[in-house]
Amino acid sequence: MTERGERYDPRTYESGWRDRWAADDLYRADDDDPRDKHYLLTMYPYPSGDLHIGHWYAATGPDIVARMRRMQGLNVMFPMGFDSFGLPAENAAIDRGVHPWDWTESNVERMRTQFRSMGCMFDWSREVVTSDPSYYRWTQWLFLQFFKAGLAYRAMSPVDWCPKDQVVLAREQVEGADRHCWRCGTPVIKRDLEQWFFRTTRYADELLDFSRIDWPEPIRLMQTNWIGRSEGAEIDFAVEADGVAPIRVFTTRPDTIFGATFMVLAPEHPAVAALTTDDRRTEVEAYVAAARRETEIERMGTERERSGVFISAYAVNPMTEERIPIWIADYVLPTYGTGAVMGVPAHDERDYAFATGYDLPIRYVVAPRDGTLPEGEAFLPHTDDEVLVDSGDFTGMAASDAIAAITENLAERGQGAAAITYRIRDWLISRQRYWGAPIPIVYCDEHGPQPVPEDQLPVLLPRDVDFAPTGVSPLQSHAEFLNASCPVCGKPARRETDTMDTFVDSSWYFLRYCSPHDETRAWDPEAVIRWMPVDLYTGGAEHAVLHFLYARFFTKALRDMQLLDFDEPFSAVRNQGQILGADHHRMSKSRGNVVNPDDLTSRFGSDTVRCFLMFIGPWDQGGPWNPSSIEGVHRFLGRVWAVAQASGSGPGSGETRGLRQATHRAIKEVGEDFAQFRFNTALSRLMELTNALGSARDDGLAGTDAYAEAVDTLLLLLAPMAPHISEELWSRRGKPYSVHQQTWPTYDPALVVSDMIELPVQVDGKLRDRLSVAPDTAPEEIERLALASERVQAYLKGRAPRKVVQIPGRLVNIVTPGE
RNA sequence: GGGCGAGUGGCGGAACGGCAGACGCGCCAGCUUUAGGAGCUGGUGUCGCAAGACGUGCGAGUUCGAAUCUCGCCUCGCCCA
Repeated sequence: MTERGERYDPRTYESGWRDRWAADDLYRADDDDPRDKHYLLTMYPYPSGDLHIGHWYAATGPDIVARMRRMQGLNVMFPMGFDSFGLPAENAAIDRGVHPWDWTESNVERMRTQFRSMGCMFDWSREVVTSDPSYYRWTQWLFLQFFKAGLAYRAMSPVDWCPKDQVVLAREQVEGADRHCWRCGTPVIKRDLEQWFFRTTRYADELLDFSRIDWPEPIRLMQTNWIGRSEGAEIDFAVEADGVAPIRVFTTRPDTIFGATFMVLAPEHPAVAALTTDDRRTEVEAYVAAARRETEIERMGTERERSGVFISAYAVNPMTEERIPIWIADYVLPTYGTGAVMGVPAHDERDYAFATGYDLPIRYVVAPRDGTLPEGEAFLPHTDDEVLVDSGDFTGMAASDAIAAITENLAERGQGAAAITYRIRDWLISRQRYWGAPIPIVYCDEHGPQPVPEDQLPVLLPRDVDFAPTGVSPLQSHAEFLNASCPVCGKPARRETDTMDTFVDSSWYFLRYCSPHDETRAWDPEAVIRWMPVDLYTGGAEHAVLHFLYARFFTKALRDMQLLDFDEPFSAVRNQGQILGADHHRMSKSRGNVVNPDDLTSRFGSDTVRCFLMFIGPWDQGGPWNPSSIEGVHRFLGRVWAVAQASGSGPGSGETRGLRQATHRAIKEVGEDFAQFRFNTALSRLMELTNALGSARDDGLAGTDAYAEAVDTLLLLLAPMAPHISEELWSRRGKPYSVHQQTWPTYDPALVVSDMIELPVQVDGKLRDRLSVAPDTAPEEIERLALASERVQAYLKGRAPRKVVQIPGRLVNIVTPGE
């Protein structure tokens, strides 16, 4: 066997190459580069303190693609930054007395170092840090643009409030079915506060359109469901009470209105107090109080017992002119539609359960054409093959036509109109927190809320605040911050102390990457034209709804303000799966199942960790952490090390066509796999090529041109996934620096097809024999050979085949006449 | 409750209408090494001495042919309620 050089020991060279790449600015994306741009983005992390293995997993995939695209001749921008505002920094301040600024800064510093050890081609010259005043100044500026455009407004809204800590809780800080505070366990209550909103609902319809973007189907579905568009009608029901306006209901089924035998209001409905008669008041108020404590999830569950209270008032069905009782029930939510529904028990499951529970009449008004109605349950199907029954003038009309006809009839009488409702709410961006971008508004007694003039931005977060958990934002007790002057009259005014949701920061960071150092504006329009939209965005599917939706909303809103000239921020999106702990649970410090990549890197080197992560399985699938096969991947790189440095004694001779075919097949398949994020199968192909090289070396071919071609190709194909070893071996082979600046190899189609193929021969679909033929053998010849096979003849037993199926190049199947 | 997705060797997975189990882990045998938890070679779905039979969660269907498509069921995961 050939002599072996020194053992593969990545520790001796990996960091050296990284230093050199950094010193050479190898990965800087140049604005003036004439080649086609390619903007590849992966979600920036929250700087929690330590990079964990999930960050490596998430970043390595797009890094591979970025590197390949660069070798394929594109001008690739692959930036990285930090989503550095947010609650954990503030909690660290409360718990450990570390200032959020210091905590964040040291975490960012630490994670930057860890990121660099991965050997990713991030262009660090474009780094953004959202908690830096040079960034949040522009977040505030954007808020002002939204304000001016009428897309930011203030309104009262209920928030979750912990009465013990005297603090507003974010939705995820309310835990358990009993809705208790995550810190102290006290049951939370709802409290109404003035809050700032972004008018996302204005873009609801446009946000439903995914026709021009290449996004994963599950994400499009989740966003569509989240937006929750439903078409129907709003219908006014007069009530029998003096001075009470008619109650408006929303329904998707106006065709069933003749079956509305009662009305249900959400317990929170504003008309409840006025309609309730005195004798029912105590009972009603108790029910309302109980309902307000429940979660929407509990209230919407279809399993639960239906409960409600008759409030002793009546409404009039505008079609039948019948008097129908008004109930309140917790299954009607105040936030959906109008907070009131017409009860049509015959055609709605929830109404049916409610009506049977309280002995309310059930009247079927839609029936299949054949007239068969179910017994003991609601009739739900909503097909074209149904007609109205027992519906006055509309009896006999197709149900699908009745929706429009009845809506129109109501509209003519001023009692209804076609309407569309959405599940999506406007985006509540106020956070009663310190560590976020201050909302740039001051409140004047005379002039109300006024925007901070743009030339006074940024509204800086003061550093010297008290983080003792007093229950209010530290900004509220900071006199200097609080006291401002009105931009209109100059009189003393009070500054807004709420800060913005961190999703605001992340709704535009991809724009800032285009011109991160511009101190005069949020972005340089030319740079944005140059780079946007993002060609490919990768990240976790857990942000499928919120972050992705908000970023799309921002883009569309800014387009309408003439600040951008495109409709969608991310042309294509790919999601990676999640790496779980070995215990199959989400990695978290509290569970103690977090895998620290630093330990692995120091043992195996960065290349092995990168390759291993990509080899686990499909990248979009993730899975539980199981490092048992990392040794195998390390051994693979060891074999690469050996075969790339094998030397033959003189120009070996022998058959090299097989090796050349293996080489060119690898070029084809690795390139295709990388482009489709199939890193696990790409690595398999690289292993196969390496194994082929090992055999060729053992056959004495190490000195041949084919061997050299195969090694060079292997290093080029491996470079995106294992950037260090490829650079080291490339250099040792005396090739010009850097392997990462080489051109991606192309394959010779003639070498991708085999000279002889093994053609499976089936009899009645079962494999019975194989033929070895040239790929261009005529079908007649193949059939003749197949029928001549002894094994086939044994099954044919002298009979003629009933049929012979041939799939060119794939197989031949002989169908026997049967018994 | 609804929607979406997934169930393949001892394990991660590959194939996604055409040779099931590529590639790797583990395991077994051998070689090599002063030694090895290092390296190399070969074997490894199950049953069977073999010929062969069986085999992709379960059951049906479509097809010359199904892990792959369709329907029903079971289990798990995610999202929504």
